[in-house]
Amino acid sequence: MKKHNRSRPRKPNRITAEDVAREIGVSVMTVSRVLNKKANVAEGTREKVLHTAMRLGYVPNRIAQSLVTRKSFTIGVIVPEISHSFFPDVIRGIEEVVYTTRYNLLFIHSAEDQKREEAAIQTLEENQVDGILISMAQTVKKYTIYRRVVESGKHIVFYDRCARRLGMSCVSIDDIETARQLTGHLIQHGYKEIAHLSGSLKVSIGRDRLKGYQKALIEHNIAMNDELIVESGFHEMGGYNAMKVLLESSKKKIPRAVLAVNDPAAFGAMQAILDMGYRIPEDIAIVGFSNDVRSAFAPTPLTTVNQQPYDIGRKAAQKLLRHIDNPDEPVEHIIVNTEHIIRRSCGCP
Amino acid sequence: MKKHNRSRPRKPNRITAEDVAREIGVSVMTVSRVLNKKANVAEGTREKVLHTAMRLGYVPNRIAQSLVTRKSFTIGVIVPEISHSFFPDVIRGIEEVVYTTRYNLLFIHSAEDQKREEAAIQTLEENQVDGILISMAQTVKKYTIYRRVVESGKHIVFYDRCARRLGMSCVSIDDIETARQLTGHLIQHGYKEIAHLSGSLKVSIGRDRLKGYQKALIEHNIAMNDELIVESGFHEMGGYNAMKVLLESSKKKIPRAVLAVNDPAAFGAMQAILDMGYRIPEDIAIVGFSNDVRSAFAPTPLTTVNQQPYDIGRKAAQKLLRHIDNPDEPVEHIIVNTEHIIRRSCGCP
DNA sequence: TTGTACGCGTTATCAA
DNA sequence: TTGATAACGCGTACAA
Repeated sequence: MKKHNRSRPRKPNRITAEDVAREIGVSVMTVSRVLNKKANVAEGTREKVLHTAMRLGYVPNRIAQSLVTRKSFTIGVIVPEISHSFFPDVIRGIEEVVYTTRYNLLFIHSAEDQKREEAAIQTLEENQVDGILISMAQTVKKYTIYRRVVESGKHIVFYDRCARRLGMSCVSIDDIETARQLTGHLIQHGYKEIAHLSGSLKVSIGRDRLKGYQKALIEHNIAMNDELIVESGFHEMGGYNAMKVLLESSKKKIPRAVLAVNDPAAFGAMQAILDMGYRIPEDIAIVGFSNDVRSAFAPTPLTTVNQQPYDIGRKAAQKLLRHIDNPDEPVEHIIVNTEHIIRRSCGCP
Repeated sequence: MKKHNRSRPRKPNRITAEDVAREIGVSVMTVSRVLNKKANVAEGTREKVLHTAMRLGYVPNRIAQSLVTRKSFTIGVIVPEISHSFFPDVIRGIEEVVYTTRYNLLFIHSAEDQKREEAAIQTLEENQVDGILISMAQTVKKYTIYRRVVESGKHIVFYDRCARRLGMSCVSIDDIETARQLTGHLIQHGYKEIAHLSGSLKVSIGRDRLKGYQKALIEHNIAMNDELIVESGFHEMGGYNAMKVLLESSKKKIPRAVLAVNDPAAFGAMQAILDMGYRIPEDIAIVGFSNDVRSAFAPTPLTTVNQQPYDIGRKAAQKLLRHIDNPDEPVEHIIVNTEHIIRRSCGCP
């Protein structure tokens, strides 16, 4: 029997299962069986294989393995943003779950860009990932691409930013409910003129937090005043400008409290409040949303809400793995509880 | 001609190059050639292939591709920590470079654990990554595993935490030089009794920053006083305790300024200084290291240094890609410039 | 318990 | 310009 001819040189001289097999005069299959912990293999050969695999420094080639098993043991993660602490914490949660399994993480940053997100999804498909964890870029309008992926038999779990009415699992907080609770907290302080600095209403977060705000007012029979709702967007500058508008336009009556759509907007608003000579929370109370690292260090520490990014990551990863392992795993919208972080800016001592 | 028999059902019915080829009565090779933009293919067939590939929703299988080309177009990234802002920013830098190429990122978190780091490296090898970007876990002592990887023909570039004298490329700041400059800044304020809260001297960062501190003192002919060097470790609590030791032990003479090994240690120390009734910077000036997000919001804003994590990530990725593309790319220790962030804690106005 | 043949989806090689 | 064939390294199915 003529030995396999190794005429063509290989780039790095990687050890294959065949090398191990040849070394001890056994077939590749036996090596494969040992390394995959199949039962039907003699104890003696098992040890011999294990030993020489170790000695030769054999590293199984997952790529070849994936090709034949049609399973990559890889899950793709698409993240729209990495700068702030939220998504890194989500990633940490995902990692801690995935770490305990055989799966690996293919990581792509969409940078809040629909085009990049689409390219990312395509890349993940090309790499035959077993599932995808995705938080939508804010500019995304069309859901067709997600459908296409699912129809091709790939699992998707959304985290934080969900595409609704799409029949896919999703893990997020309940923005409406959380905004309702925060507003309720302000109302319990006795405040009645409560303003809302809303995010863009083109984004579900913006819409939902506004809804929660309105819901709380209605529940407490407080008359809605459209002048008290100003679109600030999600950043400091917008918060600053929106707050100025509030303080200047309604000269007769400034709001007694403010629900900002998130902490950055709240920071901007706080600056505007101070610049206009008002005190926080004595003249105007304010609460934020998202537990920005800076919120504890603001001149008046900001009351806000922790969105539990770590938990979101963990639960999303767990759900995806369950979808992969079990075709009958039900589609679910998992709500992660938020944690209110009460500081001085709302008027609490 | 009998159609290929698809008797065995395939999991998700993925479209392959063969499907595209059969559709227009051409060979798989032609399809392959078109999709790889090879020159020698008739314009007519090229268009037909491209068109039906699109129509059928063909997605090339990178795994099969990798198997035959022995190139995965994947680079592995090992990160020791994700909680603080430094590493996420590094990742962002890596991503922005890699995004412009065909490469993908396989991401693993070592959680500062040597065992996990070793497992991570093994996983990356199994997945046939073309190169590895790694920041060593702090507990790592043995470099043998890195050598093993390189000998197997895989490229490694270290970032931030480098294994020296190992003949591998590395991208980091110059800790000695930066600590020297920071200490020099304190000296220029006229301070003479300058203490150093050092990190663990088992870690190169700890050793180097101490060296830079000593270098600056020597350059300015300031006598070294071992009592002024206290090991605080890298966290708030250690900084607090170390500072207390400094303020209590040397009762006769408290230090006029402090170089903390990093910002968290500085925060702890600042608390201790305030608790003991001293003022910052009037009684004791202090500088940190690493530009923690909180540093701008401390009661006395902290003078510190930005380690340019984004730049580190970018340059590390660029260097690795060059190593991969060019076997003759020289091994290099690339120094990223730091940026001094002057605030009030050092005594500057 | 072990081995043989074959295929996973693609590219390299050589021939047509 | 195109196609047939043989890998790439491994697992599945079946035979020995």
